[in-house]
Amino acid sequence: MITMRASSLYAPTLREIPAEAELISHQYMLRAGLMRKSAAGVYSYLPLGVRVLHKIMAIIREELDRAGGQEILLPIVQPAELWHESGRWNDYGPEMFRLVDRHQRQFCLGPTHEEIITALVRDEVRSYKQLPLRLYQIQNKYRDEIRPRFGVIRSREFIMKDLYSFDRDEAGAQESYRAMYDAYTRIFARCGLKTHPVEADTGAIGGDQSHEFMVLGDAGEALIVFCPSCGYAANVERAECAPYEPAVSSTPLCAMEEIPTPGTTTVEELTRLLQVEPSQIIKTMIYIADGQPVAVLTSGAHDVNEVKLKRALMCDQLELANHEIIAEVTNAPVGFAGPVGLDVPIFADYSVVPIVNGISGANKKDYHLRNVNINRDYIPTKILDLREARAGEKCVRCGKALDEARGTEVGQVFYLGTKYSKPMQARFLDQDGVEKPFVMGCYGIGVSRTVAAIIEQHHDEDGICWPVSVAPFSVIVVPVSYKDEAQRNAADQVYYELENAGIEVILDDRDERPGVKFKDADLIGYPLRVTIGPKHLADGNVEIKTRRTKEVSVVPMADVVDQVKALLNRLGE
RNA sequence: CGGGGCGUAGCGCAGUUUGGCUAGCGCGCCUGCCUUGGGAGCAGGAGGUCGGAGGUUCAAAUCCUCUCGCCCCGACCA
Repeated sequence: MITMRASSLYAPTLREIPAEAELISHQYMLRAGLMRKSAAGVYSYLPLGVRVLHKIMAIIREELDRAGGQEILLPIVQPAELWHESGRWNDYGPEMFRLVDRHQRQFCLGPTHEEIITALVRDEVRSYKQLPLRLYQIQNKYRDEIRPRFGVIRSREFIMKDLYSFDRDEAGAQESYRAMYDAYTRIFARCGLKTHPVEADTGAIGGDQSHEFMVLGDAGEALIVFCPSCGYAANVERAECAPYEPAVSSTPLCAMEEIPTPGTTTVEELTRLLQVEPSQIIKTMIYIADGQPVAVLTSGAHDVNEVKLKRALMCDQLELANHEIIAEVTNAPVGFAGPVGLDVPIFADYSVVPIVNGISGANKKDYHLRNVNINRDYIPTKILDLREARAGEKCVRCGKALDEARGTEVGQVFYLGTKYSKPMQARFLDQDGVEKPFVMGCYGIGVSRTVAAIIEQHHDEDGICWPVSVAPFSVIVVPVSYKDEAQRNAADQVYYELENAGIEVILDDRDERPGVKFKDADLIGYPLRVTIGPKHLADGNVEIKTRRTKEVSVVPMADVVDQVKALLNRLGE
């Protein structure tokens, strides 16, 4: 019995590119019939898409189970109380889908599951003898993204694998972190993905150590910097910048003076007007940190890294000041702020330290100051690393120049410590009789996003070129004309033999012209295609084409299974 | 949230400026013939509340008001 026939497979392929898709992975996922959009950032998966998802999930399960993981399944609908306990009901903001039940009780659709699992473990685990615990699930998650885009890469409903580790102490937690880091490396490699682990910020999840697994590519929405020399790599949100030495130049400090700069409100305009380098400009940004205004200085060649700033200020809420507040603080409209004479705390990035006789706003409409010097004309409250690292920045490890790249995050590992266990009072009794909070970690993989990332890395102008490990089927058998009795018999036989050999195979029995079947096979991206046609069948031969390399070999029917196995093995390496 | 664009058949689009008759085209779909090694050909056919509501008008896909949805860019680096 032939169970997999293209004639009955629900895989509607599209000849034309859907107007809404700009990313290649998005286009192919729609065109190859893997999925369809249901709403902005919400997708339905069709059989081929589901098969790929299942392949990825199977790899994840194998590797996590091997790393001591146990699978569970947590609820999507979560009560607000738990989120109040951790304080994140307010922290999470508008990204959280919230709902109210008929009794006016508040719930959310889980954007992540730290709260619910911490509560679960808190209520059940009493003794150190039950630790360590590594629990994971593969579950839908919900984040009401400000702007869903790139298909499944930034969607509002997505499938995520998340694992939470509970250890009795920091050493144990570090071991869990290491185990997950290694498991992730294997998982992505098995999916055919080239990933780069980079140091990352911990964002809304919290904690104090994190790595992201990035897939490099221009489609990525994250910017990372890396050192080609020593291997240091980090998300720019996180990347440390080296301090600058104070200038030891013989340039005498000149007298500060006001210069008219009507309508010149940006660094770019200023450099043009005054014919100076951006690095000579002291850029002054006004922020509101927990309601209090602060000034932040960087050189004109740099941007403020708000993640670093937030950490430096130890504040909960941080945002750029609006025009009214800027006018109040600087006595000038936006574009003319400077550190001289400011009456708010001044946080300076290292990059302003070497600026001698610099340019800054004059806190006066249409005027800037020249010959501004640190410690003479203004004194920063603090000088520290507040800028965003970019290409060319010195590596903090080895001093060589950093390079930068764009990437998509497919996985992230967090060392959480006691960030959730403490406030949620999740404790166990240790060997010494003392009650202690669990030391936790959490580890996510964007499963649906991984599908897109794989396509981004494995495609050509004809369609997807699946790695064997995640292909919806390994082989498609394509008779040129299934109506022809000899071809039909041969195709059926090849199908049976492959299926009996344990190979995932599908038969294209559709009454289509060969060109249509070839195009679809290329678009969907089966790793191997066995073509059965009059050209070679008379000699008892069939054709095997490798999707990725386009290589074709003609083999006797009797050798098909062996040849296919050999080719799949080689492709899988 | 701000700006821009788009909503007409399953997909891709024209028609809207300047209102007018049975609303078109390509692909796909159905029937038949024919064809079968890279998205064939011929003939016939099905499929549309022109996103929705209200208004103007003898007459609205087209003009006006409101509304919903989708896409893109931006979200303030002074």
